[in-house]
Amino acid sequence: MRLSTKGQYAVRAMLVLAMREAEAPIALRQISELEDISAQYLEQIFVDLRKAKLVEGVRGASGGYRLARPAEQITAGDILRAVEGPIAPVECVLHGDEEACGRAHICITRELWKRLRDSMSAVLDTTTLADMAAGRLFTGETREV
Amino acid sequence: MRLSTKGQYAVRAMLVLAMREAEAPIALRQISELEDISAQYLEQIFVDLRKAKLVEGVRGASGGYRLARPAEQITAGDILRAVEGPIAPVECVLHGDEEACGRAHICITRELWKRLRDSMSAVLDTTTLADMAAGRLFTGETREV
DNA sequence: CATAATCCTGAGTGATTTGCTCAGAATAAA
DNA sequence: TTTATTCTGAGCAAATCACTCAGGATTATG
Ligand code: FES
Ligand code: FES
Repeated sequence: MRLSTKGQYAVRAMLVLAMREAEAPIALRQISELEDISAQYLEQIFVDLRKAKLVEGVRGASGGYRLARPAEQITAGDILRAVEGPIAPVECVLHGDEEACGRAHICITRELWKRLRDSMSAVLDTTTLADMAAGRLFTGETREV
Repeated sequence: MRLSTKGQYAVRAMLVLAMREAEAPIALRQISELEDISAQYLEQIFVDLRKAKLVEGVRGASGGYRLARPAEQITAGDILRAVEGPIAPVECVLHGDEEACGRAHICITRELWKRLRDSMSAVLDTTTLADMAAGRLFTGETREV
């Protein structure tokens, strides 16, 4: 029941961008040094983030990455889904393709997994980069949904 | 962010025991057939469940396993912790050894992972085998803590 | 008592995932 | 034109997963 390092790194990298929002793009190399994450591994992560339209890459010298939208509009859930796939404790309860599992009608544990999934999503989808950057998590004032 | 099959199997196996509580012990072979799970894999799982004192094994012919305490007193969290280790999205926020991570004092994401961990625990620790066996999850009446 | 049914123990194993590295092309500022 | 960067795709060692295999220990039952 652990997140991969990829997911953790992605959130940390996005926070670096969030804290310097609206300035010039930030080179991946800088993020790598600031957060002490392998630059080449970060590159892979940014492939996913870019595909999910969470960041924009600016090529060429003095290029880098910037958030594709304001930090208030990017949640931890967005980031984790981009790099780790759907948030669900078991495959049976992937959101979207409801009833993916053949045993669904007889499965007595299904409701538990749904609850677990929803409680995880509830946290991740209501916590934005802006919330974290502002340290707002400590006082309980996360974004309302 | 997926549970292993081991965790899922463990919950299903425990539910078989819960639904026949107070009767004679149930052989692992029966559980295997009922739930369509490899008997030899189940044996491994029951090693963990027994170590965690969630089940008792009865040896010899017509032996088997039974719950070590009433189904009302065994939660999904108990079972998952027994077979999958602590419930935590990242190692940094393992309950018990608080401050396991050196970066804890500067880590801006830590609070997020704690919240995530707590919301997962909240669901898993308030859902008992009895709740699931009774289909009580569908109406929202789980055990209070 | 002998036998069969069960739990119990420990090792082994192929497939998949994780957590990276390596090499180099494409693009654009300086 | 040089240099700094993103972008692309492959490769790989180590760990984890989802089991299997082999056999010993224990006890009800015939
Ligand atoms: S096994 Fe798929 S819904 Fe439970
Ligand atoms: S990196 Fe360990 S607490 Fe955040």
